Amino acid sequence: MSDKLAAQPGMTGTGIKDAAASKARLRLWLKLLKATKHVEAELRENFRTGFDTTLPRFDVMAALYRIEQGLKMSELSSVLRVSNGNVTGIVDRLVDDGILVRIPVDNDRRATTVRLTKAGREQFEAMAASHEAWIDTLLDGINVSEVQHLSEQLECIARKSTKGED
Amino acid sequence: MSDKLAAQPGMTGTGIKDAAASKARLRLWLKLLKATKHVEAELRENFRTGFDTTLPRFDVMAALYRIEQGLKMSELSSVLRVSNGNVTGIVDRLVDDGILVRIPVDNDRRATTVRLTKAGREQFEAMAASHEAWIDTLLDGINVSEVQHLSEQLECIARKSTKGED
DNA sequence: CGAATATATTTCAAGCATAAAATTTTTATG
DNA sequence: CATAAAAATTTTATGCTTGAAATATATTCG
Repeated sequence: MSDKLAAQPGMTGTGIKDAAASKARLRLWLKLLKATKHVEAELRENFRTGFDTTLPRFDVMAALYRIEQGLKMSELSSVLRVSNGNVTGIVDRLVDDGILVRIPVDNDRRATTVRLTKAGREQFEAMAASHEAWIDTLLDGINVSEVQHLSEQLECIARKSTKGED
Repeated sequence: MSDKLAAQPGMTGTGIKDAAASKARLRLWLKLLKATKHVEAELRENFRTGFDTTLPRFDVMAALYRIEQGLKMSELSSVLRVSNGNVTGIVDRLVDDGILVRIPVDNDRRATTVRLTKAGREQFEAMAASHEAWIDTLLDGINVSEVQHLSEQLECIARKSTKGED
């Protein structure tokens, strides 16, 4: 399987598709996916054994930790980029566990605000510290001086998704 | 928020943790996750509207396409890095749809081999072509000359997961 | 006002994913 | 050979995820 297809004159710089570049991007995507899944699997295991919780629960808590006054359900699903129904289920369980409270919104009986409880804030702080340490270990193969460069490449991929105020 | 915490003499090169590097890795991880989720969401939508199928089904078919003689259930879950029970469910549905067949293994009545049908192979070929084109579009923000470099960084992250033959 | 439309959320059905328990068959060993 | 241990797979319980339908409330405008 030769990789030389791209070398033909008259193809580079035109709108014509480059088969070798396409294969290279495909391989890159598979690696990106593999690296991400690996880290996610480790994090899931760590959250499970260390805190008896899950990554999606942590994500919800992280979003709410920064916004002390809480977020409406729709804002939460928008920030986390998951469906409304998904957030409903995760929030239900977190409320059952005393980590979140639902607060009615004045002048709009359709909406609810969701906020971390004191216990929820404390639990999050402990988990966030561990989370950062886990990431630090899992990504320690990456040269820190490369981080900026790598970040920019990744921004290019995600750029169409949002205005990215992350 | 200053990024200068790492610049203190006596900390670099020691076993002492570097807080700024840790934060940088955390931000990098969040970007990696965002980029991956974005591409995955686009692919899911494309598979759904274009072929009325899903990414996990495609993954199973892709693994089996390369191995014409088929794979045992346990080999499949090992290659795809998902649980045995997960593979059972996906394979069940693919068999129902005539895409896969289960074949008994000689001399071991515990095991089953799973193989693509002719229809399955044909469907996969069509989907794989579209898949590659979708990836090409989704990753076109990445300079192809960067691909090799980026790949190496990603290998560093996933390195502990397996001997990595893809 | 009242009907149509829009918005916020939940419910539902289906599928994906895991970990742990159960089942079936094979292999090892006393 | 019989029983114990190991291996391959399925089943079960639980939770995440989506898209679509349903519900409830708000808003618009004729």
